[in-house]
Order: sequence, then structure tokens, then C-alpha cells
Amino acid sequence: MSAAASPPAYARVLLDLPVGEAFDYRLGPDQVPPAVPGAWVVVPWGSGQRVGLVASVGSSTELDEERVREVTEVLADAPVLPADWFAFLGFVAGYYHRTLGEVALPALPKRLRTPPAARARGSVFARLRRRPLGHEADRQDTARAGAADAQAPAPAGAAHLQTPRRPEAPPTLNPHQQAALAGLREASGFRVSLLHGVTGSGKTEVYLHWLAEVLAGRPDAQALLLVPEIGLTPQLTGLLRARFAGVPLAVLHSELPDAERAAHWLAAVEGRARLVVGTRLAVLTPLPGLAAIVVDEEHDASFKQQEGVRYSARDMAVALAARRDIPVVLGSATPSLESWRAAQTGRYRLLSLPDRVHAGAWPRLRRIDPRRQAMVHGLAPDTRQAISDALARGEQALVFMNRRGFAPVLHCEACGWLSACEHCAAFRVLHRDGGGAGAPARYRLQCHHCGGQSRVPRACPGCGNVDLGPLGRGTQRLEDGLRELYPQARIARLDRDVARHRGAAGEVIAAAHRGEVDILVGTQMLAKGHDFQRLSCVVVVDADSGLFSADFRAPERLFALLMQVAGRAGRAGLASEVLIQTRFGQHPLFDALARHDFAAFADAQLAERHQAGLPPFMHQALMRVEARQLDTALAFLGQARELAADPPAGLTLFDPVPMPMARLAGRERAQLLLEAPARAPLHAFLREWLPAVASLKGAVRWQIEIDPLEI
DNA sequence: AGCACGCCGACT
DNA sequence: GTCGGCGTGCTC
Repeated sequence: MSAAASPPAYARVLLDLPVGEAFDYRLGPDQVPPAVPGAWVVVPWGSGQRVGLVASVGSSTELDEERVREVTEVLADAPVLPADWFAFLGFVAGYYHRTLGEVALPALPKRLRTPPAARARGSVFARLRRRPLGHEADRQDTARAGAADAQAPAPAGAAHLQTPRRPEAPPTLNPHQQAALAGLREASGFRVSLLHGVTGSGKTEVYLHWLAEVLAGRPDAQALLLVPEIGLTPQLTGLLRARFAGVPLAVLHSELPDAERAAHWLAAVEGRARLVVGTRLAVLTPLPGLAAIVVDEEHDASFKQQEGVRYSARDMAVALAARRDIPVVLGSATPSLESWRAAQTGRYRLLSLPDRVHAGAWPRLRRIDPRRQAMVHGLAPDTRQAISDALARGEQALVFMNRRGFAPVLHCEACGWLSACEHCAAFRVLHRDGGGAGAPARYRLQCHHCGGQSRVPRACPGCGNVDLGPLGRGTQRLEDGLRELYPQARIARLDRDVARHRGAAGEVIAAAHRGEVDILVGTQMLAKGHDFQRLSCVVVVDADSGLFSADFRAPERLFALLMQVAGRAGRAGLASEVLIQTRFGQHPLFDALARHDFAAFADAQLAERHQAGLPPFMHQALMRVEARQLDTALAFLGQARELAADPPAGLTLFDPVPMPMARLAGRERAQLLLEAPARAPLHAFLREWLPAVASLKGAVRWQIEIDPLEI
């Protein structure tokens, strides 16, 4: 064989860059066979090295020969990623108006896309392949939800969630579950089913039965189960290992240790793992045998990535299923209005589970108007009485408040000074550290937006007054109040501050399961997925912020939260109640909630959205800009808008406006909203407009978000 | 996105 | 007289 005879070969390489679609590199003679499309390469980039993926190989380049550099190395040991995966990611990149490289490379585990690991190689992939897919994934419990540790004694009644090590017979399904399962079985090829079931109605059992059948149907079949970030608890992986004994399971979660995540990812990519459970990032994993997808709690906002490429894992799961011609199930007790609407129009198939499986009666809903009441520590007399009554019966209470910290702001009564953040248009929140068991409490101020911290000033920076006081209430202060009101009760708090300490969240939940906690106080973190058997009283301290927010999705989120909260109570058949402190008790949202009637709520919301011309009847894109000066940001958006002097009919470009949180971490931010009644013209417009915007002068950072959740 | 180059203010 | 600010432009 003569090397001189072969023409020089070039690889078009994808890199994680917001510019250019691909970059040409020369291949050495011995690199040509391994550098097939889908292969992994290390290439020089500027003064360093980067990992890239080969998009295509050719015998020529359009660039000047001198500018083309050589591929450093082809990672021959790495799995060649399939063409249909690139095609799907090409769709994702096109939909979100990003480069293919920006989507494809972040989809690889960090460990495998950084050159040092790739260089110290020879055996990186081989080592990962040998690594057993152990149970470490179950033990990580830094997750904000935390969960009962696997070693914790199993509370009665939750046995199927607490004994992960033994294979377990699947529970039999009730008639509604069987009907839903039959509905899922009917799907051959692409179909979206919306599984709507109230909390506790046994949606999970329906999925698991279905997935078991799918996996049994074909020896190489793979199934993907997507769960919200907070949902990937050790209980879930434990349950899956028990129920799918003998089926190799891959767990993909951003909080897994790097090496472990890479090993699970590789097993999924190579088809060795057949059940793949993960958070949103899992939808971007190449799965050769993918035969079915489940998106659990599909309404959950954590399916939308909030940095980098802001993709919706739920929407992309549907797109993936369509491309692979396989069925996908979206499940929720409170579906997103987008999905609910799709079910109404017949685009999705609606399957319903109307009954709770184990639980008794739905909790009674009581609306408590806090006005003209003798409030103590933020709690109305009826609320305090309800908690007392539950404690007297030996039952548990759960008290929710969506604001962590001690108090939302520090305040000077003499001059009106407030603890504003120096970098953001927000107040710094008063936090307390320590203070337990005789240790002196220390306070600090913290901005929840930029993370900036400061000490509590000894005297008011405005007037020198030494009497600075907390204004309002956070979970820490609420906990203090509860301790004062119920000195005999065992009280535990759970919020992000508690959960930051490794294992702490799991310990709180486990203690509550063991019956060692009488009152649990905390944020939404408490709302998800835990069955507290003796819980009979749930208090929502303040529901009003969700009712009349500027964010049109706030009622949807509030309803979902309250449904979830209500679902915590009375799981073991105890008579239970949910008390909601609100000044707007007559709001129809609460009537629907009292009847646990999601359909009534959703239909009313959809009618409002339709009338107001909002999603899902309208499709949106949002351009965001950051600059040192607000005027610069607004001027840039103004220029961008002028580029679109003649937008296509139906497309609206709104006026540039400062963002709701205009100043963040010292940068001023503004945004421009685009709307169209259909996706196609919106995307067609963006494809023309965005490159023109990119060529505008001016030192601003900008990005486009498709289907923004918050405006 | 990084990173280097390149012209204007307060300091060892 | 320099160190360094970030505006501008390029990367196969």
C-alpha cells in the first residue's frame, strides 16, 4: 500500500462553539479509517486542545490549505455515535437556533469531552466499560429533595418504595390502571399519550407495567424514563432495580460523580443498559434500541434547561419519539396547559386515572383570610388551632412557605433603609446560621439572585440608627415561631439551605417517615413525592403571590403546587385538611382545587389564555440582552428590531423592555418578545433575522430563547 | 464561547 | 513612565 497514492483527507469536526457549523481538519494516513462520521477526535483549537465529533469526512476543503490544522488524535476506543442521533440533534439545534456542536458536545459526559482525560487515554473508555453499574447512583443524596436513606427502617405502608434490594412482584392494577395500560399497549409507532392521574392514583405503576412489557418485547429494546430533577431520588432507582431485576439500568443525573455518570452513559449508548432513567439531559443520550419514552411529571419546570441551550426535555422527548416512530407517555396530576390543550385537540391521547389507590378521602380544603385576624408568627387563629388539633391526635402537620431564609429584607424603621443588593435589583435576604443547641446564632445578608453576601451592618448605613429589624418572614423565622407556639412538638425544617449539607435532606425526610417529626416546615421541596403516613394537616402560609403575578404561568404553577401539597395529606386514609391562607379565597382556582378538579381549572385557564393571545395559542421567542448600561441593552434591541422592518404577517415583535429583574450581578438586562400564532413562520423569520442580529456592532451579550417559561 | 490584540486611565 | 480596563475580531 502506498501512502503517496491516497489524496489528503479532511474531517469536518463539531465543537462546542456558538459560531460556525463545523471546522475542517486534516487527517493523517492512519487516521482516515477510524475517523468515520460519529467518531471522537481531539483537535487543536487556538492554543489548546478540544474534543470534537466528526460530522463528515471528505477529500477536499474549501479553506486555504495553510489554515487547516491536523487532527491530534482519533479516539478509536470511543463509541461511534449513530447518524440518526446527529439528525435528531440537528433538529434540536435548528429548533433552538444554535449550532449542532453547541447541542452535541454538552450532551456528552464532561469526563469524556475534556481533552486531559482524552489524552491520558488508551483506556478511558475500556475502564468505563469494565466498571459495574453499581448502586452508587442510589446513594447520592445531595439532591435537594433528599430521601430516606436505603438503610433507614421502612415505614409501614411505603414498603414497595423502601425495600430496593429484593426483587418484588408488581402490584396488581385496578381497573382504571388496567384501562390506561391497555391504552398504552395499543400504540404502535409514534403516539403521544397524556396520562392524567391525581396524586396517588398510581401513574408510576402504569408506566412500569408498560415499560416492562416493552422491554420484554425485544431483547435489544431500550426504554427512557425522564423524571424531574427533584424526582430522581434513591427510592426511585431502588424501586426500578427491584422491579426490573435482571434488566441493566443506567442512571443519568447531573449530580452523579463524573466517572460514574460516564460509565452509565456509555452503557446506555452501547445498548448494554436497557432501562435508562434520568433528568432532562438524558433525552440527549444516543440510545440505539430506544423503543419507548416516559416523561414523568411532565409539567415540571425542571425539564426546561435554564442555561446554555435552553431546550425543553419534554418537548424534545416528543420530537425524538416522532423521529424514532415510537410511543411516548407524558404523565402528570396537573399537566402543562400545552399538553392539556394538545389532548383536547386530539393531537395527544388522553388517558385518565381518576381515583387514588391507597389513600382515603381527599383532604378538606379550608381558605383562611388573614385580614382582621390575630395573626401570630404569620399564622391565623384557625390555622394555629388546626395544627394544635393534629398534634393532639398524634398526627403530623406540614407548613409551607415559598421563601427561604430568616426574613426577606432587613429594615431601618428610622429612615426606611432596606438591605438592597449592590449588584441586583433585589433585596438581600437575612439568613441565620447556627443558633442550635446553645451555639450563638450568626446572621448574614444574602442575595438570592447573584449569591452576593454581606455582613449585617451594626448600624443603619443610611442614618446610623442601631435598631435594624427583619421585615417579613422566611422559613427560618417561621420555624422559630412554630417552636414558640408548639414548644412540645418536634419540629424540622427542609429547604435549600438545609439540603445544601450532604445527606441532611434525606435525614429530615427519613426522620419524618419514622414518626420523629411532628411539624415539618419548609419550601416546595417538601411537596414532592413523599408519603408521610400520619400527615393530616397541611398549611400553606401565603398563596397570594401566585394568584396575581405578572407571570401568566403563575396560576398554573400555584395550582400544581397546591395539588401536590394536598396530595401529601391523608395518604393512609386519615381524615385530613389543607389550610390555605389567602386574601382571595373566592378565586375560582381554589374552587377547582377543593373539588380536585384539574380539568375545570385548566379549561378556565385555557379560555383566558385564548382570549389574551397567550401560549399555547401563541408561540413565543424571547431575545435577551445584557450590557453594562440599560440604555445600551435597549438600544441594541431597538437596532435588532429595526432589522425586521417588514416582519411576515402574523408575527409580532414587541417593544424592547427592561427585564423583570433588570439588574443582575452588575449587568443591566433587557428583552424583546416575538410572537406568532404558528411555529413555522416564527422559526423561518428567526433563521433570517438572527444572523443579521449577530452582525450588529455593540458590546452586548445576547441570546434567543424559544418557548420561554418566564417572560 | 475563549483568547489575543489594542488603545486610553491611575499607580507600583 | 507602566499595569490593566474591556471593546473587537478570530478561531478550521
